[in-house]
Formats: sequence, C-alpha cells, structure tokens
Amino acid sequence: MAYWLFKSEPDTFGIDHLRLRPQQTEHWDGVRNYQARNFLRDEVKQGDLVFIYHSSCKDVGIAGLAEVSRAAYPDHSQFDPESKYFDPKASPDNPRWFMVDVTFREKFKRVLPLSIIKAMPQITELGVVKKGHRLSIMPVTEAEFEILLYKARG
DNA sequence: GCCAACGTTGGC
DNA sequence: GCCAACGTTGGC
Repeated sequence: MAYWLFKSEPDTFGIDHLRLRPQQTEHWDGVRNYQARNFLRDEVKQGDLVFIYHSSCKDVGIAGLAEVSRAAYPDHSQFDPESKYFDPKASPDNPRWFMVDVTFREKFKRVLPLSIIKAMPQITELGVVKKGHRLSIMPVTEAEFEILLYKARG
C-alpha cells in the first residue's frame, strides 16, 4: 500500500464536498500536469490512503483522509469541449489524462497547518515543505504519513 | 495582489 | 534540441 497527498482548493472541492457526496466518493479529475498524471496512472492503487490538502485558502494544510476506491481510468473531462479541462489533442482511444476515485475516510478536527508541517523536524521529504513544489499529486513516505496522521488527529 | 518557482510553447 | 517568452501555481 502507498500513501499520497492530493491538493485541492476547498472553495471548489474540499474535504466537506467529498464527505457529502453520494457514497462519499468522487472522481479526482482535472489533473493536467504530466508528472502528477504519471503518478495517477501508474502508481496510485485501490486501497492507497490519501491526505486531502487544502491550498489557496485561509486554512492551508492537511484537512482529511481519503482512500483510493478505484485505480486510474481516463479522465472524461478531456473529451468534453464544454469543460475547462478539455484537451483537443486527446481522444477516447488515445487518452492523455487520467483520474482515480477517492472515498472519504476522515475529516480532522482541525486542519493540520502547513506552518506546523514545515516546523516538524521529522518531515523533510514531503513535497509541500520543499521550495517551489507545485505538484497536485505527490507521494508520502510511510514514516511521514504515520507521523502526520498522528499529528493531524491531535 | 505580489511574485518566486516552476511548466509549457513555439520559433529557430 | 535550445531557450526566451509566456502561463500557472500557490504561499504569503
């Protein structure tokens, strides 16, 4: 099993949106970065655990936990000319972008703030503590995952 | 809103 | 394949 951090903007889609979805499940579409796409397509597996990270908002940090309930399949928004994620170079028999399904597991009582994460001496590999890291899908080591989960649960 | 740190595009 | 220009991300 592997561990991940997915970024989202909670004004658009955050941990509460996921919690309130039917089956508490949603497809994680709109990833349009090749490195993040490769993680989604090749490495994110059913059963993996995912931190939901809130960015570009008042309380930046890790807001909750989800589980991958379906591994990668083509992101249908790339075929939809009405979608802002439309990609004219993609076609159903040659999809370029992928998504997974995630299911709500837990909302932390408080967001674990980025400032706290950065101040944790054990957290050195996580992308969000590194300078200029902009990936929206990033791996988390097992050791760092456990420490962050413990801290996030208070 | 600013701006650093990226990623992408396209002319050559 | 190089690289300048441009666009985007995301913390602050």
